[in-house]
Amino acid sequence: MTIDERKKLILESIIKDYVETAEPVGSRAVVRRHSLNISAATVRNEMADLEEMGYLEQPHTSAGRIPSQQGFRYFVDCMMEKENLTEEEATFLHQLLGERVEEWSTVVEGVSHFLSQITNYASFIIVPSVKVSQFRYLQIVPLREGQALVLLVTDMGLIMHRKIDIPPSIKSEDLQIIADLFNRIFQGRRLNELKRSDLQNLRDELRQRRSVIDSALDAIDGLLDNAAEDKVVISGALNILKEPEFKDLDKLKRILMLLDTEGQLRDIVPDEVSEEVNIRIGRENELEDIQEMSVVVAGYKAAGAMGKIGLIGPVRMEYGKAAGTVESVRSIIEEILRETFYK
Amino acid sequence: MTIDERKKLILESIIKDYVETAEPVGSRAVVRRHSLNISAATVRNEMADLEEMGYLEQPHTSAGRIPSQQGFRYFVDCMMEKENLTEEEATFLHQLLGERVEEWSTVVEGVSHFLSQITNYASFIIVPSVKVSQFRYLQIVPLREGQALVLLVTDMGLIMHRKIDIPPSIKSEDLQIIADLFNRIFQGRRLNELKRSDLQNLRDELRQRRSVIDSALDAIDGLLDNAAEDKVVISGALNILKEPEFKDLDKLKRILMLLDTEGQLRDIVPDEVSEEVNIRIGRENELEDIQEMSVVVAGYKAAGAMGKIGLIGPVRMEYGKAAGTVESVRSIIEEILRETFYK
DNA sequence: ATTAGCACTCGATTGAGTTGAGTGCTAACA
DNA sequence: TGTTAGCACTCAACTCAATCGAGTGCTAAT
Repeated sequence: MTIDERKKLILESIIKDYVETAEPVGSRAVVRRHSLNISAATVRNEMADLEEMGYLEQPHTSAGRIPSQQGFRYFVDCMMEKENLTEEEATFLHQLLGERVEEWSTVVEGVSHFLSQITNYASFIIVPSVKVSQFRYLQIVPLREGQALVLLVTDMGLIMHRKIDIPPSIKSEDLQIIADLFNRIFQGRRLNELKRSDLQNLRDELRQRRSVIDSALDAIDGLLDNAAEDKVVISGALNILKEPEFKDLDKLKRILMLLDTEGQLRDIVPDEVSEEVNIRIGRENELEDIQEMSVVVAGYKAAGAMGKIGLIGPVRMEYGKAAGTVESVRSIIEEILRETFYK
Repeated sequence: MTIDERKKLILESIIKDYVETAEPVGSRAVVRRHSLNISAATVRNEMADLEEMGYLEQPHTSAGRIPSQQGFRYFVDCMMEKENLTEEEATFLHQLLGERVEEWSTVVEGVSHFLSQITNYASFIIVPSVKVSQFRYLQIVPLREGQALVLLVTDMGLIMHRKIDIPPSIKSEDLQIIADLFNRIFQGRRLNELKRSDLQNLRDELRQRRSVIDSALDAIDGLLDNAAEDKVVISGALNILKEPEFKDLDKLKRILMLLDTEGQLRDIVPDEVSEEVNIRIGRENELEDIQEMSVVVAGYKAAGAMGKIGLIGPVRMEYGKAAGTVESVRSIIEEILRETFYK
């Protein structure tokens, strides 16, 4: 059996209504709400066909139909129209991002918050570990007697710092010399490829400053350890409280707990994503606990690695809005990253 | 009517059972579970008295009794024994805090997380705005052609930084001179009392560097704006999902939303707190929406201002454990702050 | 191929009946 | 006078049957 235009129209109507109301849709409702020129009985026949084909299902014999996950998949593949951000929304996001790009961590939170606000779904953003970015510049700043600050700047302009103890005998010029040494050797290298051994042979000529060099290396190690994992931010997890399908407290609890834990989110989001918006509907997800949820995700390029942003909502999701929003936000993020950091 | 020893014992039994089970407690249960040498009938008489005095209430005639909020208040005032952290827990927290005290923001999150884990209630920590701490030290570090980094260090050792643009003509020594100027003038002043005018008269002698001075001042303003509000961190808000009294989805929703919003939390927590553990039971709270919750809070001294830590849970709370834990954590935080920053 | 008509299905709602934990009161007792 | 056994009473919670109605599937007419 093939899916002709009329079937398509009916399927679309049902999906639209169901997304809006979360109630099974009956044949009369389809005719009435979308003022088709066919009778309810005809629609019933078509609906029976669509059910047989697997695009619809019936909660029970005397109820209307709801779209199956396969139905949503068909909708996403063949009928969905992406709804991008409006002009105002895009402008707003631009401003939000432009404001304080230096503080990348707050920007990230801002973006995630924005996404969940706009869509009313839970949103996430994953920022690749700083370890994949490059060493650009190191500086050691004297703080007070016996203390200095190691400043590490990456190619993306991210600044990390850590205090170290230094012998009181060390002078400001010594620190400069050591910093220059680091800069010469590590310039342009990936942070996760910095090796202590590269500094091994040189240290002899700087014997009396060895302890400072060691401290600085320790500090770098500490900083990288600290930022070893991809950073995960989740916003608006409580949005799922609004969805009528989760009136079951136990189910709700499980999902909320899942979304509350950064680590779990890493399992939810596909490992490999392209820049294309990718949609996983219900059981297409691997993790058992979210097989009643859909995940919309896109990758953004950041310093050679791939970050991810996306949404998590019920299978009964406004896919057009969700996909369009994620796509818009992704392209704005990339734009800002390009403008700000690679110039 | 006065509350004699036996009444006290009965009230305590009922509170204990009710805290554990969340079910109304009957007269038989009191006798059985606490093996008292009196009959259920006697207990019933005493319970009737306690109800008349306002310490107990009945959900309906044929149910057992539950402690009223006044009952809990009496318990907290006259019978509660604080359960402090165990040796192991305290050691663990010490280690957690000792590890990376430099990153005060992650420490804060760690503490909050710890509190909610240990107690199974929602926990919060409020860190006073950095504005009340003192200017200790400023440094301007050249980054690359036309860019520098303003580093601001507070008396608590907190380090803030922001990038500024500088004219290419400015040399490293110039930056040092400007930084020295800032240090001389602002040394020991409170950050929120730094005034641009203090630099006004001096600027003439540094005319060609005026733009850098202005940029640096802007950077400081930006940093302070950024950290203008007290920082609020909440952990374990989802713990209330476990409490049987919140099986009503609507109520649940309202409370979760409340706890999800930093701003709202500022309204929940009392404005003025002492270092003493303070307990607000149900309707003792001002905010309407949490009059079925209790708040346990203590203040900790940090750089002349008062930070706050505490717990939010149902009125049916393990007050002894909650108060003891908060008290222990507070004293450990203060200890660490003293050791690390004021030395 | 489409449609009107009608019997049928089944979740949701309503209401009556039953159960059982727990109370209050009374009278007997130490 | 305080304590206790006994008993009638209360009321939420549960069960079960009756009813309702939205929506279907099928059949026969167009």
